[in-house]
Amino acid sequence: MRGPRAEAEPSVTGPQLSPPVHAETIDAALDALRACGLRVSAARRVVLESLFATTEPISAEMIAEGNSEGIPRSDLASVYRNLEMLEDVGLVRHAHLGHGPGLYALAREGEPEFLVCEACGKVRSLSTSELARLRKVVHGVSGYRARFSHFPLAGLCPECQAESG
Amino acid sequence: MRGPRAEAEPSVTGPQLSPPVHAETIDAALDALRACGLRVSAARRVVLESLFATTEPISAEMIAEGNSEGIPRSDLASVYRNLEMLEDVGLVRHAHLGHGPGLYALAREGEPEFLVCEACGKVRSLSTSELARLRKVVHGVSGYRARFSHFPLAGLCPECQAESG
DNA sequence: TTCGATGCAAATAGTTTGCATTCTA
DNA sequence: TAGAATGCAAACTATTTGCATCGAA
Repeated sequence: MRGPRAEAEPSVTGPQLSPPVHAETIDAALDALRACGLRVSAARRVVLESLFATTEPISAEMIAEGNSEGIPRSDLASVYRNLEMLEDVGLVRHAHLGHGPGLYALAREGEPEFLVCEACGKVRSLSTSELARLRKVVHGVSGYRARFSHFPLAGLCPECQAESG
Repeated sequence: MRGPRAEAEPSVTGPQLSPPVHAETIDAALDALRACGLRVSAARRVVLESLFATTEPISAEMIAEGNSEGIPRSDLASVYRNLEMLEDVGLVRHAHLGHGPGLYALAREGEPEFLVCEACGKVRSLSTSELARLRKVVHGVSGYRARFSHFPLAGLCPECQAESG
């Protein structure tokens, strides 16, 4: 019987050990890719366009579908490959905010970290000061540097607490 | 474009709204099932035996495989069905401690809640006092009642912090 | 002109569902 | 003996991989 499967994730999802690459614009992101010796292709541009076009984390499938505002559909396997590569570089990150596909977003300075309600599914992001306080206590209690960006901080939101008595 | 998929999970994984049913022994668990109007079958006994036989959360597949100490193999689909039912009743819970299958465990009084390192994958459980402090701060900061049993509290453990500088 | 990236197809992992059969209550 | 639960097969979702072709540098 194998032990429980909480295996170390590849650098893809783990904390960025090399200085993270962030970008404010698509062109800056593409430049960052070139700087890493990676090529700029139409498919990569499209993935970045989708990510820059939304403020919410989106799934690989949503990216592959394209949208009516001019972002063309693309191949799902390539989308996954490109998301992985972008995550390796540090431009993108993903989170698991519930059951369902992983959700991807641009990695920005002060990346949002999530608080999700397990009853109603509502997701909100933690403010910098909330985060700072939580991280401090987690560190004090356990020595860990907490991160709520890949796995959210989960619990019962105030409304659902009220409902469940 | 659908919104992000952080949908409310079914009662299965959400916090138990009706008083949770816990059991110290397999027979007590089976009695609890009968008390809920559910039937006791060989397949259900086997799922419970596997769960009672380990202290670590295990996957549905591990249960279905059986083991050399007399727990017979069983049908994976039935294992999933029974785990879901046991979770509905409150006897069992599951967690996502990394990429990979969900891991199931008996729901006990003061159920373990998890702290996982995203770099090395190590999982440890939080002590009652650690939990109490964390929950209090989370509640103060956000109003949420935190739970680290379904999604673990994730971060960088002290050793990996040292390594990554 | 080379090798990295693409797009299609097929494989894989985890989980769920349909349905005829079996067995508990 | 009614209907709940099983076991097998097939479907499904999320993701990965193989490979011939294409295109950026």
